[in-house]
Amino acid sequence: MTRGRPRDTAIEGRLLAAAAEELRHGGYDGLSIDRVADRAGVAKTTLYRRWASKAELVVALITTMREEVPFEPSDDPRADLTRLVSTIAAGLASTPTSLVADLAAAAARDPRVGESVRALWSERHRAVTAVVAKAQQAGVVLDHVAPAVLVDQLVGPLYYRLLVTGEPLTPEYARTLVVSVLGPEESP
Amino acid sequence: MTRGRPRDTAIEGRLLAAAAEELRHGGYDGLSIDRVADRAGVAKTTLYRRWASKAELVVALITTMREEVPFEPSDDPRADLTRLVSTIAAGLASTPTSLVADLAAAAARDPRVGESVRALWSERHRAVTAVVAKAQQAGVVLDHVAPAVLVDQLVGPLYYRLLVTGEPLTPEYARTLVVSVLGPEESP
DNA sequence: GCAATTACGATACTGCGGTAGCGTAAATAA
DNA sequence: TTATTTACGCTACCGCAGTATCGTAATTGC
Repeated sequence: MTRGRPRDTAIEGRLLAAAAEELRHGGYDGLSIDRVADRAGVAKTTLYRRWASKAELVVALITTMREEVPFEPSDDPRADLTRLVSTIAAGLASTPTSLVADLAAAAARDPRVGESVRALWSERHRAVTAVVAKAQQAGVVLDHVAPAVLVDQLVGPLYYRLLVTGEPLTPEYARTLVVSVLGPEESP
Repeated sequence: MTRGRPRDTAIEGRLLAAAAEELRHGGYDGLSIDRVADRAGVAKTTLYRRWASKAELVVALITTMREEVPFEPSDDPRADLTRLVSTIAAGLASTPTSLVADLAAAAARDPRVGESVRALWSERHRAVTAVVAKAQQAGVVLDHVAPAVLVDQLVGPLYYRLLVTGEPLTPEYARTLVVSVLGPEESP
């Protein structure tokens, strides 16, 4: 079928494993393409035949590394939102700040990378959107504002703290964000 | 007083001017330290005697470039907030995205740079905080949430859109953020 | 005048991301 | 078998940020 010499299918895995090791030890900056190729026992050009840039390699790596945590909505939108936002906050807090920042920078530089990075981050965004829309339908949230804006006000502050102000992302903070959007809990 | 050969005071200005030119044309990435030094007619080592890294040079440059737009509060917190958030949105929208992202990345990598970048961005943050606190005192905003959180929900989504989702920063969006936090305007 | 001190220019260097060119290996199509 | 096509390793190279070294210029203290 395909004409030429086939790709060695084992190489990609070895490269990703080597890149993961490098990323663990030195972060995005400390990850050296030469060392990744060396560690995988492969020429640098072979790596670049699979990913066009260091950023694409790292995005691919993170995409394969991250385990899908499926979110099962309950019938309590407030609890769902709190859980979701807290999870996102915990995920961001456990990631090195510079990695998130470097991914954002790489995304801003290269539109192709931007697509991949956005795909990486959009999943959680969409989950929050779904719950917010549900909460509005249930009347838990005032619906004078579009759901997309509320989502930005729930998730945006997390990235803002991480990338801009440098303040910590605590679970309390995540809860406070939800309370601010939904209003204080009504006493039953 | 000072013992050795004095610094040539004209050099710093020439370097900053050269860096500004470079930054205009090629952005953060396109700014080459070698070219900046060349353009200023100065050795590269002389540049590094003034700023420890490219990031510090760029932060210093932006700090000197930005004109202070003084904010004079009125007695209408809603109008003040709308004006402030819209101004921040316009400022971010008119800045190349990659520059903001690269500054955030540089800030995440180097704590010294982080301080400078945060100082650069914190001014507007504090202005918003002041107006939000005032609005809470005036009873325009519910005070079940700390002002700092509301500020994050007003400003954070701007950076979030710029750096993460890539969605546009329109004046309408800024207004919607304020409406979402303050609630719909009461008919008089 | 003279020593000490600091700034400057110049050169060379390192490791980096990324590219180009070439010889060779492995597959298919004829 | 042979031509074609693609993958791979290798080497060399580019421009980049940043560092080290050294000779020299300019200033202060003595």
